[in-house]
Amino acid sequence: MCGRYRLTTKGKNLEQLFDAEFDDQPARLEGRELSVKPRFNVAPTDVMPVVRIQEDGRHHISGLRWGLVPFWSKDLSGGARMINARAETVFEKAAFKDSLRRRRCLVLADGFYEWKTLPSTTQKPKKQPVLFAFDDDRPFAMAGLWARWKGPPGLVESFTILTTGANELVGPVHDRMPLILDAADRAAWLDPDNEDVDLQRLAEPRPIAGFTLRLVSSKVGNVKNDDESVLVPDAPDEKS
DNA sequence: CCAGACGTTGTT
DNA sequence: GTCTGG
DNA sequence: CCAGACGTTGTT
DNA sequence: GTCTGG
Repeated sequence: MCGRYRLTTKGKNLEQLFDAEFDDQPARLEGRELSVKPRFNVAPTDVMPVVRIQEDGRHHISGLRWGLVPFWSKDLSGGARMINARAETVFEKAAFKDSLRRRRCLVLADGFYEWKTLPSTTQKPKKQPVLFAFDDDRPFAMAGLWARWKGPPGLVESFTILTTGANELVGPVHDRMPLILDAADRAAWLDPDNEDVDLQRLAEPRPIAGFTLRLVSSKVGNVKNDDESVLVPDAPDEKS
């Protein structure tokens, strides 16, 4: 699955690479705002950049809250629960139906984390966090859905990340991974008038050229640790 | 028909 | 164990 | 996803 | 809004 990711690429580069412009007025949702700093540990409920087609027909990058809050939600409390949607079944789910039809988006990232559960003789199983990213750390687009919810306390736009079966690289660590879209598939995914999105094809697990795996620090488990130190792997023989 | 939920993951 | 918050 | 809390009453 | 369960 994808419950934590990284976005350290500068805004200007994102605009260039995804042919989209940031909104003039950054969103402020629930007291949080779109951060301009490099993010090494993005967590659910964070406000992050997402590419959408806006009313003017152009691609825009806006700050949305991670964790889908459908427009019919009574409050924001469920907002941290719908952080992912399974590509295989998203068509069948009432909670996603509306967003899937006309509100698809791209979630920008330059890495995602997965935790490998290691066998343990003692009590709790150990978790080894792993970063998956391109070897040159260039950003990529994950398939997402978004929704608009009206408060009180105000307007909240939010998103969820589609997941699919792990490919050959991710499989040994975890059985799920985010659905990453090739550049060639992005425009069709974003187009709300495109009613022929072949999700089955897009979700087919396949290798991604240049993608690699790196062991990282267990510090990444705590959302408070949001700096480059989370990339430093734990010492090999640390206590047992 | 109405009422009530609407999600994913992992672990046992 | 299970729910909430980030 | 992981980490951290998980409760009520009354008093300051 | 839309689906499921009763």
